[in-house]
Amino acid sequence: MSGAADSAPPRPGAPAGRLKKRKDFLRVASRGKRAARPGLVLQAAPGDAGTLRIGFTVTKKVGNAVVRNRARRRLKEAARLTLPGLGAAGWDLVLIGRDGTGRREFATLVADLRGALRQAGVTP
RNA sequence: UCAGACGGCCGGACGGCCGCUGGCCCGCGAGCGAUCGCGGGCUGGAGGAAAGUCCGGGCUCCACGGGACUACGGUGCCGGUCAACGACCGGCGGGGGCGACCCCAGGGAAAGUGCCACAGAGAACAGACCGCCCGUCCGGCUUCGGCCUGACGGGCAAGGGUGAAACGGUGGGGUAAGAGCCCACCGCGCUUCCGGCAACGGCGGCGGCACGGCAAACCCCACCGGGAGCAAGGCCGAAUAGGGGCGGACGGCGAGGCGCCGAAAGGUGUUGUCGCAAGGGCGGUCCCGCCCUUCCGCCCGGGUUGGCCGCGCGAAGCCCGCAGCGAUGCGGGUUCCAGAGGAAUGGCCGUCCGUGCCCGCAAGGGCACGACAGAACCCGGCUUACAGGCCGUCUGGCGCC
RNA sequence: CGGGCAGUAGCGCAGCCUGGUAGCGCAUCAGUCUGGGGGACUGGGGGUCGUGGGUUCGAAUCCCGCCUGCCCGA
Repeated sequence: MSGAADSAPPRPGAPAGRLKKRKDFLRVASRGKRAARPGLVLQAAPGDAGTLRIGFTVTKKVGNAVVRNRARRRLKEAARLTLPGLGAAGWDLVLIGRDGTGRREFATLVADLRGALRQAGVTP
């Protein structure tokens, strides 16, 4: 699983991979810190040193497939615009979509993410 | 112009910046190499329902030699279309609407079984409560013709009443009162002839009410149906294995092999090589057929992180022409049009479009919102959801010429 | 991807197969017993039968479409 990361030097601060396995999500949920905002819920746990991995969860309660896709894509975009340069390497993050994720003003959603990262101790 | 019916179509448009993903190309690096990594450029990138998964196919694997019976499921007027269908088209029959049109699981009730509550006298080869009529008798009245109440005997089913449904309906004749008892029309059944490929329809004749309804009750008849599903299935790589051990029982018959005896016929021992038998399997049963297996007991022993193919040139889309009422078919031209895998198609901004609200006398401005909904192997249908809009044909009403 | 079950009163369930009356328990309301509570007894109220159609004279029940929830198998 780490073969690609070895031969591909990532951009500084950019996510190096996605969390894909159920057990990764369970580990972050059980051992990590939580920070909730109206637009999202963040779970963060220390992972492999030097790499930042991120996963997304949007459950069926949020809505149908269109609504869930939209929430996940907006979270991806917010993470893409926010995380580089924050020095979050070494963390595994899980972003969970909520009812407000799809409708919330995008700038506010980004602010939610920054605040959640601070609360969870990922960034100072 | 208003109301309505049907058919077809669109389902936000254009642009900028930053991203994601498939393909192609270029550069750099690694490697003997296939190739891999990074960077850059060009280009493709959700739907009419992608949805629900209700049918039908393609494709893939499994089973399969044939037949009979049975079970289960589905379909059900006729003809056509289609690769196929439970879909579609055109008819027929029935029902609804002033109409354009719409709706219908629409075979069989004289094969059998069953059900028809309540009400009602009677509910399936029925029945007489009120009633109508005739006769006899008792009583009363009498303008002596008769009338009335009641009882008994008999005839009737027209009228009232019950019901979803009352054993044909309406009218006339007829009669003591009645009755298909007779007649006309309607309905029903049978039928000659005619039209139609057919479902069926029409004219006529006969019968003379004899066959009530429910099969989306069981059922009968006809036709159709092998099972599973892309997590199908295949390849590569990794790993473990596809077994091992111990003990016991015997191998039911025949053939063959091998050993021994014998000149030979043969005998004898051994052996799971072959056949039969036995056991098991081939949805259920049966027949033939095929396949598998020495048997029993105990003990020990696994693995599944990944990559690639399948995976998009197809019953394909678009534009014409011809045939057909139409579904559709045929011919010509043209286009290549998503391929992810915790799963790409996004974020932000501007102009326009539409809708709503607010400010304003107005010009205009501001704010918010953008229907239903996201490909997961593919295709043909069905069903369901859906803001707003466009085009065409037709019907009814009103007004005008 | 494939298969199955359920939806009936505030809650938990019958009734459906074999069509005509929706019933049981708890809860709730009123009354009686008690000084009051608890409890017991008596009586009462309450249901678009998930939804939209169809078949039938008549549908919770039979048939079809849809919605919601749950459970299996791969």
